[in-house]
Amino acid sequence: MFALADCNNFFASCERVFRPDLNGRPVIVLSNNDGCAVARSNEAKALGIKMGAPFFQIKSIVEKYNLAVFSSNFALYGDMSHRVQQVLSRYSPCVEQYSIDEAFLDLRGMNIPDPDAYAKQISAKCKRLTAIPVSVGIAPTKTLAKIASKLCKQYPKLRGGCYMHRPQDIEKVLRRFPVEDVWGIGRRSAAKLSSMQVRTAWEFVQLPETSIRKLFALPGYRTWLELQGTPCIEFEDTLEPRQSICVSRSFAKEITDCQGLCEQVANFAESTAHKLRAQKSMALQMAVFAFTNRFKDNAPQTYGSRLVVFPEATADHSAIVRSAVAATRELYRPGYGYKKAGVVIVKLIQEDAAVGSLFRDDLQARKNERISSSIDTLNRNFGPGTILFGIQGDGHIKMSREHQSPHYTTLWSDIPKVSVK
DNA sequence: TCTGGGGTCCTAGGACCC
DNA sequence: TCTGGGGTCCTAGGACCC
Repeated sequence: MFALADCNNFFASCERVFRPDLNGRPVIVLSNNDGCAVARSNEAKALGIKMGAPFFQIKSIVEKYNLAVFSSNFALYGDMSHRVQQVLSRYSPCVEQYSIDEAFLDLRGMNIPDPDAYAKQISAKCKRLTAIPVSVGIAPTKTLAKIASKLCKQYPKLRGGCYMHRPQDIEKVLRRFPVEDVWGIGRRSAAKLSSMQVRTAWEFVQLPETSIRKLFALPGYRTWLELQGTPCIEFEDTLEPRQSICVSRSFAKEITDCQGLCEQVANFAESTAHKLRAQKSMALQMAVFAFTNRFKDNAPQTYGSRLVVFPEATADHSAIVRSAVAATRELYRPGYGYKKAGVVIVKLIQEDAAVGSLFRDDLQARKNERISSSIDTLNRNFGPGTILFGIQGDGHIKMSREHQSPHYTTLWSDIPKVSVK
């Protein structure tokens, strides 16, 4: 058996923990740059606000129904996620953090006399210790556990926990479960299924194996098996280092000057370097990109990107920032309003597997490493952005965040920022 | 006026090897 | 008319997830 613990309306719930006055009032949380609604309380969902709805399109509803609106506050959500994680780890030795608001628990080999009570207990404990409402589904496969947890949200009577295992119960649920809501069935597959008159998870399961293999390949075949109770999606509780790291943002106002664009890209590059070092990896390649506002039909459009191949694997802040800025200068074209840019580092290797170049300057490399680790230490101990490269400007990404809540749980003391050339 | 960000896996096809 | 047979590796693009 596997459990899936899924935090309800996670970002909205996090905001409410520190604003209990908002209970009962519709709440939405916006994506970066205050672009789209990415989390909605039940009340907001009931008003018809869709996932990903552009904020400017729903402003009339927001005003009419007195919605509470928040800019995204990932410092808060990450910390709350960690707290939920701590609680979950009491209930299984093997926890797979699947996303910021979901985790699988491996219950195989555990002696749990009453799994339904167990699910409800996990949910109640999370609520009590973190104030976040969590839906816990327990079932023979991960895909079925996902469905079981969705049932908790649909039926409050389940009190946050649902154990689904008898074939006749599973059939009953699948017969009513829309196939497009199944984990692993995305937009494209759903459209294909719809044209075949397949509407429910049960109808999907009834398709013959050969057509599943042909139409949906391996991932679809796995989903098909999982829905029938055969586990075939691995449980992954070991945290593998990322294979790529991307930092990109849209800007509040389009950027037209090269220096302004370089400042923003330098900030993205510094951030990728930080994440790279945190997982003890080094990068062999980096791509930098920037483009104009694709929604503006009447403005000239451009998309520029450059690939940087490092002479040897690096995790050096200054090398990454410097190369990113050089790449930006190359791709920049005057006369355009850049709306979004980003940095992606790829071909990552673990630092202990790095092979030095025959021609490397070891003394300089050691100096750079000391600088980089000092930057890490300062920013870790005194807060992000404590020390910056000159090219990063004031260290802020030019985003709209008009509705941001305080970093309630991760406040940094107000230490003056230092800039170095 | 205003439209997010960050990942993974799989597959087909090309390049290359002997 | 007839033009080998097997591999591996890499890449781009598609599909999916939250």
